Amino acid sequence: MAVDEIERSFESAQPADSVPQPLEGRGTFDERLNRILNAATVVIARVGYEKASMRQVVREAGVSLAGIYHYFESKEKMLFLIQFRTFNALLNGLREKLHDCSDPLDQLRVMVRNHVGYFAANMAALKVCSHELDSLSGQSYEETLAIRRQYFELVRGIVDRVHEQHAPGSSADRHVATMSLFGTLNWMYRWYDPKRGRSPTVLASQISSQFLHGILGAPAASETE
Amino acid sequence: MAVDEIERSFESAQPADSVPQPLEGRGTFDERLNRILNAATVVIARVGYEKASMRQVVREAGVSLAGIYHYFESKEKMLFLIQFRTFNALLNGLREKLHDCSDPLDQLRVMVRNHVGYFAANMAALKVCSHELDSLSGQSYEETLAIRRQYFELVRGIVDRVHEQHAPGSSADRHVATMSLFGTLNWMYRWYDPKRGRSPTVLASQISSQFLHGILGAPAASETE
DNA sequence: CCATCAATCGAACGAACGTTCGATCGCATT
DNA sequence: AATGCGATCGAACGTTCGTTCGATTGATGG
Repeated sequence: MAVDEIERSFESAQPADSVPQPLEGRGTFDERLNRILNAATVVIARVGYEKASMRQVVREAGVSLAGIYHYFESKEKMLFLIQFRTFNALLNGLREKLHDCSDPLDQLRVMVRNHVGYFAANMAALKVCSHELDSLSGQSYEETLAIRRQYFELVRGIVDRVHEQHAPGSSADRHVATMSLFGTLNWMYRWYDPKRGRSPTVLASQISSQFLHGILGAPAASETE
Repeated sequence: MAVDEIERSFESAQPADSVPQPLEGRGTFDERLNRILNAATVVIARVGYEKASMRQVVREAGVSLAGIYHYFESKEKMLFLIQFRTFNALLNGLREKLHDCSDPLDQLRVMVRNHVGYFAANMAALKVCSHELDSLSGQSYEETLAIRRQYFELVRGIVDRVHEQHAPGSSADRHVATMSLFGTLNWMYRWYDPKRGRSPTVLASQISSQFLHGILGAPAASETE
């Protein structure tokens, strides 16, 4: 048993004909798993993955040190579950919202708003996803890398279409622009506090505006110095 | 003894009237210290500060485990020396280059070029400075924070003057713009390899151009949505 | 009423870590 | 030749870590 818990995130492991009321101590298996993962996310976001000890996590989660190993087989799988779920939620949320708009400019605004909004709602989880990108190894690393690549290609495609349809002769470099955008978004956890300052919606529109002017405002001629 | 080695970075600790030829095994004290710090920088950049063990560092540096403690008193002071020297070099290099130009636009281009150029020349050190910002504590943390703040205020001032002198009515947010710029620069270590791809000078001009268009291209009226 | 099984826990294990201790080596001054 | 000292090292110490073991609990199904 390893990774298959992810797919049954919204259904208990008990047979379907049994009574669905809570049978165990506090909630279903998945509810308790979520509670543990949330506690782990907070601890890892606070002190970093390597420095975060399983003893800190179980103290925050309210379970015993040995008891936590009934929910995942190792500390690394715990981090994998956190990153896998967060990246998937971010990616799937963006895909849904992109169905409603086809203009590349709108798509880019939707992408930034989705990212900033998800950050504001799950700060610890997104910090763990931004800061612990190299903390996994082997199969777990490859699996999160695959999702990250999907997210990247999706955004990269939007940037490309913005460039082609709205500034076909611009001298702006689309790869540098995309990487700058990811830098801006992944660096947010260092300074942005949604509770103190502008709202996520306002920040998202500011970032979108500056980014779009950055690639659309570039002159077509060779003015590079 | 703790931090005073920093100030004598270009002068040996031996009295000035003694013969300046190498007396110890390999070079002067400061040369050997630099060699050890460079090895530590490479190891920390590769696996992260917490996961980097002193045994890995001494293997890379070619000294014994106990012998390294004659150059600093702890692992944390070792990281402090790396970050302190790197931040200082980055900040002092920028201050020097800013003496030659007074136009805010040129100043911003100089700042980006200085940062990208220093990154290309010292990738491991700048990665450690970007990724291990919270790995120090106490006095060491406060001391590096003070330099980081000076660097930030210097850049923030340039952005402010760009805004005031070249786009006085722009709706762009200067704080968000500054943070986006730092995000772009501090995220470079995740994707930019100067040996494969554009040169540091080209990348710097691309980043500068997109950033300046981003804040100068914003309309004066309230077009925020 | 008994057998089963998932869930939980206290206790412990082996490994790896940062750091220290005591000794040794080699140069520089007396 | 003797002395002092900075530099270096092998070996060890004490701590913390992730993980495992064995036992207990409590609800479930026959």
